[in-house]
Amino acid sequence: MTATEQTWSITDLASEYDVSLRTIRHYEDLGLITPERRGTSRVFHPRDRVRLALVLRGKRLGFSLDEIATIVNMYDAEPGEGGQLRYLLDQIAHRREELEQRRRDIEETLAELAEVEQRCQQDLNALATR
Amino acid sequence: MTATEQTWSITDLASEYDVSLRTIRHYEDLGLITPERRGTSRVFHPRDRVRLALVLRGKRLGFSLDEIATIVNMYDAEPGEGGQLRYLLDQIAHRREELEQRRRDIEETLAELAEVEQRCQQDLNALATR
DNA sequence: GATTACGTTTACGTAAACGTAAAGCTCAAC
DNA sequence: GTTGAGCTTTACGTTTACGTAAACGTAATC
Repeated sequence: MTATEQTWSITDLASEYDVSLRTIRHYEDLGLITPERRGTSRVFHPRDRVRLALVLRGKRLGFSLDEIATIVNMYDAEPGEGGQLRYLLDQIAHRREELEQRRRDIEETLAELAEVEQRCQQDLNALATR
Repeated sequence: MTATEQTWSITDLASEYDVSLRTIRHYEDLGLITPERRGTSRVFHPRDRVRLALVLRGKRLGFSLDEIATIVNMYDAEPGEGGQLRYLLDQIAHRREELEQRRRDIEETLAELAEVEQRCQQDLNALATR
């Protein structure tokens, strides 16, 4: 017995993820999400909700919506033939490198922020014990 | 004896970091770097070069140039008075949280890419051993 | 049956981050 | 002395990612 699938309205998702209705419609225009239509209104299924989350995560990582499209589309790619598969594997390797570069960037930035923080604390202490 | 400080032309830095001259000039317009002027030409000092690298790193992390400005300006903030220092510490805490969120995003994405990769490899093997 | 809440499409507007001419300066080389 | 390499400024153009306004549909509520 699979539980009856939950659905969401556009306002539901917008408020849950704190984005505008316009943003969600924009993502639909770009084909990033494909909600069902019930009459004229959009009905969002779990798949759409997951995709929206993936898009927003991609945005936080500084990817363009165009790049995000290729990334999320990798997630539910059909098995396909050999060339397709090798292309996908290539894409994955590429994205992995980008992400690992970003991770290094983050580590470095965090380390530097820690330094600045120390200096601040020292300056603050110097002011207090004067 | 401090070694005579090295300097760079705009083309030097542009080709080293693989950005356009326009981009560098744009960053100067925004006050992100402040090269010396020798006659009418720009002369870049180590400080400018470091700043450029910081800006580009910030960009890879998906920060806007505006946010990057506040970040890199924290790095060489003058000691200042108590309020200033506490404000800076607050900013640091804020940026740290953002960066840690991004790091989590990266870990998750890498994990998912690994899954997709596995599926691809399996499909590829299935094709090969048929 | 008018209001209110919630949704829709169409379409122009906008901010950010540069791209891209156009026009000119400067200095060394031929 | 003019040609070319490298630099400059000014200013309009472009792309991305939505914002925003206008005008309208639908369905429950008062």
